[in-house]
Amino acid sequence: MRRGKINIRRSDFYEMVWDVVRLIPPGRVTTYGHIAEYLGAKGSARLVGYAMNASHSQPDVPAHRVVNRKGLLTGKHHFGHPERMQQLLEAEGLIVQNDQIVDFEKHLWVPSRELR
DNA sequence: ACCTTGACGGCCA
DNA sequence: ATGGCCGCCAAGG
Repeated sequence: MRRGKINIRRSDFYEMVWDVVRLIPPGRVTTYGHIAEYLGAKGSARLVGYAMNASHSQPDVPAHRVVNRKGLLTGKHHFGHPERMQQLLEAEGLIVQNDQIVDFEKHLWVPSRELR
């Protein structure tokens, strides 16, 4: 993440990530990179991944709606059962083939575009 | 203190 | 289209 004069603490950044994820509507998805960009930390998508890893201990964070930039379910191994993430997405009407969301762009929810 | 490992992404061959 | 490299940066060994 990019730090300016004010040093943003890790825990605060994680909180902000979770808050954005909570805003993703059912049936829509976004990416690590877009979340990072929205939080002014473009280039630190990786850090968003860490926040997501810790998100399972948090209430109401639809972690399955966050995928990588190609629409691949790269976080599937963090849902207990490896097929859990896909099941959750399909339950919301998305189609997943080979760990990839079909028509990914059509379901993409970009926070910087949607939130205002 | 050093090295490795990621739920990443952009760039270039 | 695919794959390797490399910034990025927190955690864990």
